[in-house]
Amino acid sequence: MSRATKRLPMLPAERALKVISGRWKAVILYYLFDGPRRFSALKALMPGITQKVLIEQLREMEEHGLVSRAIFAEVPARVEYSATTLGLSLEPILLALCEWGQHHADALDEKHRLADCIIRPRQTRGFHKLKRAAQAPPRKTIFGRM
Amino acid sequence: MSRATKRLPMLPAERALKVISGRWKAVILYYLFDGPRRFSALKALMPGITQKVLIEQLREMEEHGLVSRAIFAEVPARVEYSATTLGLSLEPILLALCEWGQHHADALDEKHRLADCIIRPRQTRGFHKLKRAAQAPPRKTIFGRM
DNA sequence: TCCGCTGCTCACCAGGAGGTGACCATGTCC
DNA sequence: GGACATGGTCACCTCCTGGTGAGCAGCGGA
Repeated sequence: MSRATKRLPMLPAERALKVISGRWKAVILYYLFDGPRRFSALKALMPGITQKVLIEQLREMEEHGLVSRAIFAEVPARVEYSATTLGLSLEPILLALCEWGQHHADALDEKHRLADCIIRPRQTRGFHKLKRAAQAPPRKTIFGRM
Repeated sequence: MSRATKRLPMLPAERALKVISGRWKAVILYYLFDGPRRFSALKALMPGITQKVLIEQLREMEEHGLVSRAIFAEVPARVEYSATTLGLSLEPILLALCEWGQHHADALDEKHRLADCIIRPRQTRGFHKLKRAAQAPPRKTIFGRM
């Protein structure tokens, strides 16, 4: 939490916006809400993103405390990212944003060119898994940064 | 609503984020939640912003349907911006973002360098004025763009 | 020995958002 | 006529974000 948090705006709302609004952060968070995912899995889920950019986004989110990173001394090395409690606390907000986005497209008669809302309330998919992850982050980082 | 909405992301949550997260948009919205403000008043409220940038932000928000612009044939000309219903519907979200921002700063032990949350629940300041504004936008645009 | 997998870094580049400063049109008042 | 206020435009520049492509380290397997 060194440099990155230094530049966060002082106003709470802007701070929150800055933290969430990376090009892929909402999508990454969405996937991590389901439970831990390894790096390659995330990459596969988002065909449009580059490895470098994915790493950047994840690093920032890690610095901001939204996700945590765990390395396993396997071969080949396995790295898993999971949403922290702080990250999980964003779910209602992302959900609200999602609904508002639809409402907005509706109001502007643009609903046709809107993709499905990929962020759904927890209940609809693996709520318990999520709660488990939120209460006891299942794994720890074994080493530092690779 | 021509060009600007064309570039909005297809995912609802990202669309919403893109619409709100301009450098000054949250602050502008906050001030407009209180009721219509003339251009010069907005400028005076935000000493850090340039005229050009303020206009840009307002134009975008207008294209996105968040604010509306009214010109009065007075001398010197008076231009008032007010939040539309769509804009007002963002208040709970901005409020949630504000609270989450504080929570986030708290979790990262950075609460000391956070300004006050300028976005408060309506009840604390002029709720009725707001409702009036939301139901019947009090004034109309007399001319087109100046 | 070479290849493959995993996760990652580095150099470089392009586009866009935001910022700076000058200038403008209208009309009032001194 | 000149100063001033309002709301605005225009040319220009800077910086940050995200994207591209190459290369690297560790280790196993053919």
